[in-house]
Amino acid sequence: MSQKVTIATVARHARVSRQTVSNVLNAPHIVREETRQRVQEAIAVLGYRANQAARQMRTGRSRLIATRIEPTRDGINGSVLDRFLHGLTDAAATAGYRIMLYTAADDTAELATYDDLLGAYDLDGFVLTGTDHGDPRTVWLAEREVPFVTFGRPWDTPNQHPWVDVDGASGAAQATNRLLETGHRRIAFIGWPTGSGVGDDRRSGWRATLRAVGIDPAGLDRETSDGIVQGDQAARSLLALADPPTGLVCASDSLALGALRAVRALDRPVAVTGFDDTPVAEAVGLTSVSQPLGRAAAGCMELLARILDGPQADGATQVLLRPALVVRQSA
Amino acid sequence: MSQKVTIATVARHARVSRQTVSNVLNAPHIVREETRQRVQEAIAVLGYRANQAARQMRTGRSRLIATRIEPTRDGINGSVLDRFLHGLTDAAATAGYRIMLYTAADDTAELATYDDLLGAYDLDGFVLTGTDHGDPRTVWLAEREVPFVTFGRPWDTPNQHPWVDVDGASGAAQATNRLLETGHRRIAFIGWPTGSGVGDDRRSGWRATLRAVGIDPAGLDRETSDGIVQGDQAARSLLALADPPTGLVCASDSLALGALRAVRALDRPVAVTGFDDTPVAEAVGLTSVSQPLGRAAAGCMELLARILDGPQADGATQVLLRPALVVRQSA
DNA sequence: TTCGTGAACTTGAACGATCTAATCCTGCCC
DNA sequence: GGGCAGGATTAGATCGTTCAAGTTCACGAA
Repeated sequence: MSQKVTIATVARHARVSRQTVSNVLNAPHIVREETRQRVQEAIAVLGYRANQAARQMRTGRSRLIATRIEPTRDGINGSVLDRFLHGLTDAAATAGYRIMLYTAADDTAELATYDDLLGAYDLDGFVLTGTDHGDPRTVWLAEREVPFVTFGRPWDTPNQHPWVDVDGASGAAQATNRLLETGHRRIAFIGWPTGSGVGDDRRSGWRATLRAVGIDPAGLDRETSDGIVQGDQAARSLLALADPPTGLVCASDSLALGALRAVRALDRPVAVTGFDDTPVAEAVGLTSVSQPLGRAAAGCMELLARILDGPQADGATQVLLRPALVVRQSA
Repeated sequence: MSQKVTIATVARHARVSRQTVSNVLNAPHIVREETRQRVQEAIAVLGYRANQAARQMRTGRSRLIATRIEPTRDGINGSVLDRFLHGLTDAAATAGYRIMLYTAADDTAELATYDDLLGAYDLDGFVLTGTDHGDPRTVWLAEREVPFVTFGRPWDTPNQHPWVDVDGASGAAQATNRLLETGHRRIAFIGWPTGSGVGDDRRSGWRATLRAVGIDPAGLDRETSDGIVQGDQAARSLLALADPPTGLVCASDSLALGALRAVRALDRPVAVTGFDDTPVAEAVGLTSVSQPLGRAAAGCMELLARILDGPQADGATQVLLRPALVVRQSA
């Protein structure tokens, strides 16, 4: 079995000092071309790979980024974050970083975990998902000047940290417009209770789109917690109206799935759209708003890398992506 | 802002040497009780946390475990591995390890990634998922004596590495038995082409169960690649038989979903069961075999921790878990 | 008394990289 | 030919921890 290859091995082989090898890796421009090539060759021949632990101890940088993996609440919506995670891992690898996972039962536990991870592993930064009003995590991290990016806008805090988000209002507007274009005039919305940033954003897209074409959305709005059963009930209450809607825009695929169930009991056709384009939507033929999760992940990584790799703060630090409507049989 | 707390800070504060602090952490039994308490107190007061990088450099152990995150092939079946990942992260944290993610386009790229990860991060071990016949990864890792556990049995290689798996034959048998108990006699199977370890395992459970009660499964077996459309087609071909089946046992929820679609076009009732109990199954009311993914993940972590933490090789190094049938409307 | 023994603790070196500061060239100008 | 600027390279210290090899001390046996 081959001996461990260190920077000293490479240096001996290339007949230079350790520092020159280090320079070839970290500051190639200050090394003479000829020397650089000789060192590169030695690195290739010996299969040298810089030891992260040693580098980290000296520089204080670990090239490790942490992100939380959610404990599968709703199986349907959970897949959104999973797909985001896939993209993030890819993007991180490309940028020379690795993703480390953690879980946390609640916000307090999460803050304790931050402390743990930062102390023990010298993490370079965090990617947070699912921010909401008054998120304690962003405050905690900002106070300690820990680099982080959120996937999701800060909904009320004035402090402007870098974030990437998908325009939920635009998504809901696209869904509403689709229904308008296919002839619907009575279009209802089934969403979450007022107060959640993401939910309010989506609702506003539906409302604004209707108002823009002179339709009054009053009475066609339902607020309920997420879930298939809840979507079913909300849809039934809407369909039982004297002048029932012919189209239902839903804030999630779970709600939409419930709505579809309610609609199926009827003899008249009612169009339904969901949100997030989860596998379930594809499976049952539900028209849904698809989030560009790969691009969102790449965006998060890019913003974070910009903070970490360069002190220059140029370019936008807030990115709002536009989702796309995937049209299927349901609308 | 507080200064960085190192082992030396703690040592000064507790009026002992660095090494004694180190001993309190790593070998408490050789430190006098009184001293131990004084050091523990100093650790608590100062909020000291051992620096992993420094520890790793000296010991060569990183307390980091790598696992691959799949590039979302089928959105439906992909969720199985995601749920496993959630469990693994939890189990690892409990055992004092952290999970690091990587992706790989194909097997060759994955081996290169191993090299990378081991060289740069001194990973302690790997958890592999989705093993198949002649898996090059297990051979590569075994050759280099890298600790690893697979979630999935080695299907042909004679080398006995530690693994955890879910008994697919038992799952298919449970599904088949459920149909037998509810009065069905003609029960077909829709699965993947012969040759995949997992697929063959599930098929064998169906076949054995039928044979055990004296039913000949001949002609009621379909082999197709995974997918909703494929499941639909396979089901149609079965339902068009002269003596068609009244129950369909499927090797995945995707296939089952397709089968449900084919069945819906009929006027007679046909029972359908899926496999993996994905969110889609719950959403559409599909009876499905549920894998104990949390326990599987915990099992993997336990086996790996046993290899890493103790040289003693006691206890089973192969764990086969029994899945459970979740009965819903479809069967 | 002297020595050996073992428990409790301390000291210096080492892990593998990077940082700082010093040294060696090389060419150019006066 | 000497001095000097500046690029290329090197030597030694350092990050925070653990390992190996001490030292100190109390106690009991020879």
